[in-house]
Amino acid sequence: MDSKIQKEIRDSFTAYLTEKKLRKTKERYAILEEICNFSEHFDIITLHQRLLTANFHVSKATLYNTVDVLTDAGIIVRHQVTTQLVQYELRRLADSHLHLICMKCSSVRELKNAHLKGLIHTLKTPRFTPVFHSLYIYGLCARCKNKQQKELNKRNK
Amino acid sequence: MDSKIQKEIRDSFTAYLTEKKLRKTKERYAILEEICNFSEHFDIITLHQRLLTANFHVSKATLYNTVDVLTDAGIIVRHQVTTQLVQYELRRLADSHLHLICMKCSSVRELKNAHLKGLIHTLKTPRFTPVFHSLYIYGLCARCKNKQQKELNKRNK
DNA sequence: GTTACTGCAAACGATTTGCAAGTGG
DNA sequence: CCACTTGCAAATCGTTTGCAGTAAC
Repeated sequence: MDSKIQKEIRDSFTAYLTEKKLRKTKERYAILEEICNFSEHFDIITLHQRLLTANFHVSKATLYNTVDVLTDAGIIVRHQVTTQLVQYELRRLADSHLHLICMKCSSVRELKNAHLKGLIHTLKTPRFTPVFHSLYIYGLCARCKNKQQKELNKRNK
Repeated sequence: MDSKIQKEIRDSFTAYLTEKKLRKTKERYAILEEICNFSEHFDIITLHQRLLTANFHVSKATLYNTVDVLTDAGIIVRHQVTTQLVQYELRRLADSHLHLICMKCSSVRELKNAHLKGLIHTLKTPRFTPVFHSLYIYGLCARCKNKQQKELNKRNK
């Protein structure tokens, strides 16, 4: 990630911690740093492994805590595609793309779309001040669609 | 729910079961029936209780199984707003509304919008066959926005 | 100093799984 | 009758929680 943007994000985190009178610990900043290295979704377990690999020891409990704080701060966004695992993403990344979720294999693909933001801003939301959005489109990925088609062909032989 | 619509849904379920060579058990139909009684989101535990109240005994395992089948059939839709509990909804209901989620108080409001479906259909999704979508807009509900404004006013006095 | 934060391990609880008994086709 | 379904209970595993030690302010 662009280091200028990363600094922006770090500064907004600092501002949030100050406003909420929360402590600025090295764990919190190290975790945010590592999160910025993901170019797409991540989950707690992967984040934990990456931090260990980077030789930074943090407990899972702290990760869960920090990720909650970052979510409250509006810096990351929570995605729950499967029952098993919560995924997160930098809100900055999430803003301009939508998520294509395969109903068969649960794979998630991100799709950038320049019009999306504009489209959604045309929606009227009375008595509600929108900040950001997430659009999930469920369906079949090319691979599963293919598989399904082959099965149908087989059956009709 | 309109009994005509309910019949439509039941018939589409039957068609699905036939096509997939799955069995048409009384449990499956009783569960679908009960699901139709919800006017909004529901979860497995509430569904279980309602069925027991209606004097229909089913195990949780069967509920989980059936709900998966119904999801595959495209009759219900899975929502995962909180970490704790998966929620479901009839797709028929979900199709034309979006979810306004307050970042302060976590309240969820459903908002019907006639344009939404059309807007989202204009999006191109290469190598992906869309089936349905969910749009979540995060922001501040009127109440929390108000509270925030009052605090700001107080601070600037 | 005070008290929020961290780390560890144990607890939790929704969902999943294994298997014997039941029943649709 | 075959094998898909159900019910029950046990297992699973991501997440949460309690508490003692540590460090931010």
